[in-house]
Amino acid sequence: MNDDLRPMETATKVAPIARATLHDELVARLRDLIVEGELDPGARVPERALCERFGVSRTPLREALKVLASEGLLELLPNRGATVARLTAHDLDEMFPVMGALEALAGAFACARITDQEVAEIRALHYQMVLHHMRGELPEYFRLNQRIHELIMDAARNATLSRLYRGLAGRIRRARYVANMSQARWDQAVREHEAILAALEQRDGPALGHLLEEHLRNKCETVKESFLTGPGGSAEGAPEPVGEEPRRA
Amino acid sequence: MNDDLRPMETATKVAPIARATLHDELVARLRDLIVEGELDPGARVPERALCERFGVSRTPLREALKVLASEGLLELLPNRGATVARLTAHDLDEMFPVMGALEALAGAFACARITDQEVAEIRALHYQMVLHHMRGELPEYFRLNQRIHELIMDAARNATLSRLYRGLAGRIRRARYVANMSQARWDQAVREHEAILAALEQRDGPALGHLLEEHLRNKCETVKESFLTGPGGSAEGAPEPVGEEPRRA
DNA sequence: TCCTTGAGTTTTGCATGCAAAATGATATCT
DNA sequence: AGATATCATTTTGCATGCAAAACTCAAGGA
Repeated sequence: MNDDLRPMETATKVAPIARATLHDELVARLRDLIVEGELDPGARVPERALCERFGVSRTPLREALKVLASEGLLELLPNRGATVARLTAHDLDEMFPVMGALEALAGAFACARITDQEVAEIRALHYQMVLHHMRGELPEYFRLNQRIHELIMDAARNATLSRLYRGLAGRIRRARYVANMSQARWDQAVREHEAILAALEQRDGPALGHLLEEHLRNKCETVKESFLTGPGGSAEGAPEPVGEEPRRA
Repeated sequence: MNDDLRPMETATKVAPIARATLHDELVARLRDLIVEGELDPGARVPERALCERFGVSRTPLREALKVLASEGLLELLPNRGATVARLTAHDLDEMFPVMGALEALAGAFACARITDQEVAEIRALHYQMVLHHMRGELPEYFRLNQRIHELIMDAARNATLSRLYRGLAGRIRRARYVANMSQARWDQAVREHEAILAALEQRDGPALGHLLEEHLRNKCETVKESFLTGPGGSAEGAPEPVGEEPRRA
């Protein structure tokens, strides 16, 4: 598990935007660690261990931690280091409407700007996704689902919009990984996606906007359900956080 | 104007959220420098000079620069330091619709959650603002205008929404400072604010949402107009980005 | 028993040092 | 003269060092 950060002279100019600096690379890697769930919510993020893991000194790592904290992925307590930010049900209640508004806007823009080819690609992914739904393959379904939403976002041709959306999506992606939705909700989600695809094919911006907003509202409920029953253990009655707290008294 | 960063033992616990760390304080100060227009867009941000100015070493300052870059206020070029991000007309075209969507959402939420007292406060500020409009006092008008929008945002009771909105608003505030709008546009803006206040008083969320969106769309035009003729010094005749680029070669 | 207390260890925040890259200036060639 | 090449200076990126704060844990007192 020796990561290859050392040879930075191998900044292969081949990749157009090869990350040139250590802290940029660290931001990306740490973000993945957090988003992909390798670091548990609420867990301490010890500088020393991560420095050894990545083979860098504390300076660039700390710079990366500051950035991730400003993105809301980490919490930084003065003199007490960083912890992985925990999402509460309240956080989700706040974030989903915002994501809904952003995605609705993206849908409206996308209808005005998307190419036939892009619609075709989304259609293809959609039917692939439907297939996974029929087979009950949840992880594959999730992956295509996410990709479709990303493509709609991209079709809006608005980098600012994309950045904000991705920021929020990243924060809840971990929660969505554990989302074991019921069959009924899953069926409903697929039906909503049918309607979304139809609106997109007809370039009906307003309709697509509303569909995406509604779709996300339902997804919020889904995530919240599997959120209170799933990860942190059953709902303790308190609007408590996701992960388990390793705080000893 | 010697800044008082040294005595950090004076972390007066009196202030509820007294900034405890140097880099947090630096982020706030630098953000002000940029947003308030003390640092010109496109200008280099030399670490050394700022270190001396604030009386700190490079480590916390660089951490602050990374954070501000991730907020979009600075651009960080590898091995070439930081420059104040410049806004192009294209950037404004991207940002304003997003702000419109966010503010529309805030309006809808605010109508559901705002208290009579808060509405009264906004009403008071509104009439004060109208007074400044009649007197042609643009800076005072701007200040109250901004405050009203902030209060509506606050009334939405959604911290996530507020954070994203403030991030965008901060990036264009500098542009708004130089916005010398025409009398016609100014009059129109005040009329829109009348309608906004009315919708708020009637708790008509959908209407308020649309009004805020339309209001922001017009503001975008205003800013863009005074943007292409004004700030970078129209002297150079380049209708391109804001400032002029000191790139040779 | 439970709470306080205090020394030892670990961790954090910041300053400083050093090598590589970039910048600027001067000399050389066509 | 204009353009290019070479060297000195400045600036950036990262590593290291050190003092202060926090954590650990065991001993003592109510």
